[in-house]
Amino acid sequence: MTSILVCDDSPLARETLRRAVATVPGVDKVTTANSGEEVLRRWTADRSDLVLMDVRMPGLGGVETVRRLLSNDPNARVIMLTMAEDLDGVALAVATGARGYLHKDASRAELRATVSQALADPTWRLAPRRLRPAEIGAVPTLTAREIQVLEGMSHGRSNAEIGRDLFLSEDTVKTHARRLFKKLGASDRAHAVALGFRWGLVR
Amino acid sequence: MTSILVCDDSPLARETLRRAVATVPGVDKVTTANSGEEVLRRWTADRSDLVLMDVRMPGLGGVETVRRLLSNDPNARVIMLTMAEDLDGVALAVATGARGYLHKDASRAELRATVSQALADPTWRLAPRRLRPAEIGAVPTLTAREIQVLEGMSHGRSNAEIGRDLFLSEDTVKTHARRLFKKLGASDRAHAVALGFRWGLVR
DNA sequence: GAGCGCGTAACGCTTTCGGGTGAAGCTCGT
DNA sequence: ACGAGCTTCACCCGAAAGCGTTACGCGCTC
Repeated sequence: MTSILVCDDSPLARETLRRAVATVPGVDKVTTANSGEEVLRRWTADRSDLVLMDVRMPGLGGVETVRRLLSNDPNARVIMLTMAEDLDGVALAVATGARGYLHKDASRAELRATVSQALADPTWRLAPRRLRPAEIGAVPTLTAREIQVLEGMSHGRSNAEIGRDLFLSEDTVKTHARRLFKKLGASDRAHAVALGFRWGLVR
Repeated sequence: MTSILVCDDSPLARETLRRAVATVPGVDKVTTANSGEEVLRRWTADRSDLVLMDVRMPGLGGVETVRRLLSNDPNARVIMLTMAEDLDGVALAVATGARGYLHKDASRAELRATVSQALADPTWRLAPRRLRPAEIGAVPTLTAREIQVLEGMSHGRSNAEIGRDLFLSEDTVKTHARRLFKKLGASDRAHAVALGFRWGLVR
């Protein structure tokens, strides 16, 4: 009895992936989840042999979900799904413990091949890209305020403007900015915004 | 004879969309393209009644493709496809002349409903979000140098560092920065990076 | 109850950015 | 041959950003 769990916030993508992996030989059951939270909630009762997880999702991102999933169940096998070449997120996830990754622009054949390979060989791993030391283990978890400030930056608002938007003093915004820079390992706001996009923290 | 053209750089998404729209009543033929360039190349010989166009694609983005397509054939009907809430790109495309947009996290039913509606009523349009004047008509086409500078910004490099990377003086980098800000309508480098990500100019 | 992370705020200080302007050479296309 | 656009560089200047630091209240945890 081999089961696969597909986690993606988009119904269309979810359905597509469900159909695609359902045709892989040996797969008996495919379930779906629309968020990282749902995966974690259902995992204890309803664990699967393999998880296909979208990198960018609202709420818990794919990366953070994998991290939490593996801290609960180190044996869980996860393959990340990425749309563009947001290799930062993928590399991070693979470093966190995902077994590999798939670009969503992979063909159906590639998808099926990777899935069947991962199922056949429990130790299978896709060699991740070499990571810079700063990236390894750096799992950015921003607070709500920090994300609001980051979003403000991504809309071209100055610290003073963000302060007015959120009813904060400019100095407070600067404090949040400094903290989120440290968490993300960003050297300035432009870098922070870029990392925010790459890691699915903002859109 | 009603034909639909699906344009998306991802084979998987393309296939999914092809299958989904093929089931819409009245649709006789569905063709696909993997880039904006291909759509433009084939349009004169092989025009379709409706185009589903992905917003973010490498090379020509969806927005620029729509602009060029409509300047060739003002009667072309295009629906934009967006994955997240990158409404900036969608709103821009709708302002440029696309008939409407669909989130990729729409259900199959929604997709089919929108397509059949667009086919049934040639004048159908989805009311776009109110646009800021700066957005209307602002189609960002950056030069190679400007993109290099933008990429540098997205990696947290200062103007001086970008200059060292590209063997330019800091003042020259500033000039490129100023020009790309103007083109993008960005208020600062963080905003420019965000728009670069939303419009698929950087990753 | 001491410590930690978060939210809020402030002050001083240095660096960087962004805008304005001018200017030269280059390659296009018309 | 001319203009338009790209690339390169320079100078000035005010406005932000970013950093270090301090501080106080709050809730949570060990």
